Amino acid sequence: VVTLKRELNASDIARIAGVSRSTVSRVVNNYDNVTEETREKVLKAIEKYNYVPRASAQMLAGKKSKILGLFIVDTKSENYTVTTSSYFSPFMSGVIDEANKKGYKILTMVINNESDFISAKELFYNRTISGGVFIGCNNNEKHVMDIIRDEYKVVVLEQESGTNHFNKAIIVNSDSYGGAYAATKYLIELGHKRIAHIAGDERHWTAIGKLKGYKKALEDAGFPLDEDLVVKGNYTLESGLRAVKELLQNNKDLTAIFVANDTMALGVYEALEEMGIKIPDDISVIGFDDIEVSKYLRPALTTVKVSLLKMASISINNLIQAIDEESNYSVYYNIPVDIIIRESCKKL
Amino acid sequence: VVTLKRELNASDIARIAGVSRSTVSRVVNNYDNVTEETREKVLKAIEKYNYVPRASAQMLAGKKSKILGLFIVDTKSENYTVTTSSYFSPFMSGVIDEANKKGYKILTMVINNESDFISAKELFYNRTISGGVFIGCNNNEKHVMDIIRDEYKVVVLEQESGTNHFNKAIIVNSDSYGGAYAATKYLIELGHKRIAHIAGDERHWTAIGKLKGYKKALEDAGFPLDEDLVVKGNYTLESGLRAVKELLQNNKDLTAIFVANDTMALGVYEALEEMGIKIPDDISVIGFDDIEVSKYLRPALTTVKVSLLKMASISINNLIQAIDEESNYSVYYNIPVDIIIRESCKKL
DNA sequence: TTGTAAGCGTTATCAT
DNA sequence: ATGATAACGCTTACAA
Repeated sequence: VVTLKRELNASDIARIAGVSRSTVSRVVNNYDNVTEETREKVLKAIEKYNYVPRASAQMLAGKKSKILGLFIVDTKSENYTVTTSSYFSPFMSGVIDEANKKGYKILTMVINNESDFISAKELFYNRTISGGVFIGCNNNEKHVMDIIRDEYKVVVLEQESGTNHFNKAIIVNSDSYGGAYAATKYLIELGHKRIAHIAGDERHWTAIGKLKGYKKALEDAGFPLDEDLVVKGNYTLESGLRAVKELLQNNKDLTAIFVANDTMALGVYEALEEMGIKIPDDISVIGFDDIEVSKYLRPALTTVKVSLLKMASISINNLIQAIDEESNYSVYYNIPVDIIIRESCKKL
Repeated sequence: VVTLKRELNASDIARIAGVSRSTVSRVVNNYDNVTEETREKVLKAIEKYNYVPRASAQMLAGKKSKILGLFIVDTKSENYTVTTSSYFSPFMSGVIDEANKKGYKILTMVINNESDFISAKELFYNRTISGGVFIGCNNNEKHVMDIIRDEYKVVVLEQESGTNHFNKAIIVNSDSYGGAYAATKYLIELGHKRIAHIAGDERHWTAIGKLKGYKKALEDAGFPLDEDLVVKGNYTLESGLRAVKELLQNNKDLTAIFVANDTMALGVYEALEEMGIKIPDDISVIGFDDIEVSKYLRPALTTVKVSLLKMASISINNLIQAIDEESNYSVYYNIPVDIIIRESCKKL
């Protein structure tokens, strides 16, 4: 096993190939004003000495970074967010695949607190990344607005559109309102009358949309709105567990629960099992997201599927386009969702 | 909303603060040969104009990249690997958290084929990253060996140690052999005599260790080795499904299966349910990894837990140390595993 | 088609 | 303690 010292630069290659540095650069960058003959010579030298131009030198000389940031913000837990919430995992996967396809690399950061936000900003300011995607942040998050204000390229997921705070950003939302409306309507059509809702934190735009959709479906069905039937969680399993207990204390008669995400539904399953309440015989449960475990639960969880993979590819493609075109217009997507009917809801 | 143009560089800050570029650099890098007074002046200017040094310029001038690569190799599927295998997700999460804690960022790539390996190498060669972690690759993967030979800093998971191919690398393994031995012994102690094994692809070092551990436990118990009881999968759900069907065709009398990973166990569950065979009443099943869904399965899957989080932190800490010290010695870890007893194995 | 030279924004080595 | 100045390795006018 021979140890190769890899310290050659463009000048070395130039000397070896008997051309100038600029010609090497032209070959490396595939310019067409180079004779086939010259190109061959240079290519051979590059090949032979395994020459790869340094990214930092290329960037300093004017090329854009081929790295994109993926920022997963979760200010609830201090650690291991990606594990904690299997919601993020498919999105990350989609982002990585889509970016790699296009020759970009993904740098991932988990943001738990203020100082993480500062580090994230620095990646834009010091030009490590050419753009970034934020998922999981509060509506109108200040730090993200700062970055957009400074004209960096960013896509934000699940944000209110139409406010001029985000007038230079790419917004990609799932149809929380529509999904919630459909889920609630589905329960109503199954004959349920006392339908509860375990909501998310209202700082999240999705939580607001889901609550609205739930209320509208009730209203359209002519049901009175009972505020006792709505209790707030924060998208964690534990909060779902607590919420359902609180709910059942005040509402002995509820027959169905629309839970704002599957992770909280996991907590609902746990609490109900503990209390000896059967799903769906005693209480029907419908979730949101369709995370991986949902189909393995017994009874399998009926839920509203969010196409994280599609959202990922839309995010990345728009981001790359904005970077390539050096454009800064605003775009807004609202991705439809689907009800996945499994076993956790019963007809009354 | 005012648009800030952020084009200032160190010279600008120097002029504003009334000092030289070098002094700005000294302040930025926290050198101590600067008067408090001067430092203050510079800091104020930096603060006011929101100056952040460009990473590419710093690197070109000699600083090391604060980016580490995480390479998830999966040559089986062409897409969305991270989603496909929930095995990788907690590891990735641990890697990101641990690196972020230490001021490093993680750039993730999924490697599906040869050309992806080339891109991965380039990240080392062009100095985008200061080191990298490989997970999921075959034993003695050529491309990884190339990188190690060229003296870049790398940690490889689940690799054979002691071969001089990897004499300059950090190897982090889980105790596949010990875990397989313990799992098989557990089944034996439960009274099982006809114990099958659904193995992984033998190009993976873990698969080899698990097969050995299984055989040794059988041997120590004085059981004859029946090659019919061993069938190969490739760690995917589908392969587990196929394997168990093949197994049951040739062995009507088997009472327990040791499956080399939980993902294949998912396939086993599916196939057995389809065939009307009850777990654990008819057949006991034990898996490996303890992926997230395992505890939600009904019956909950008894399995061997691999501490991916611990392996992640060991990997990153050793990698960063090697980078900081510019050292290139080899290290080898063998992380213990634990049996998690749930509901899928029955005493005979 | 090719070469020369300026510039990108830092850090590091000298002087002072 | 601070300031000039020379790298670092590339791209890109501009010249030839």
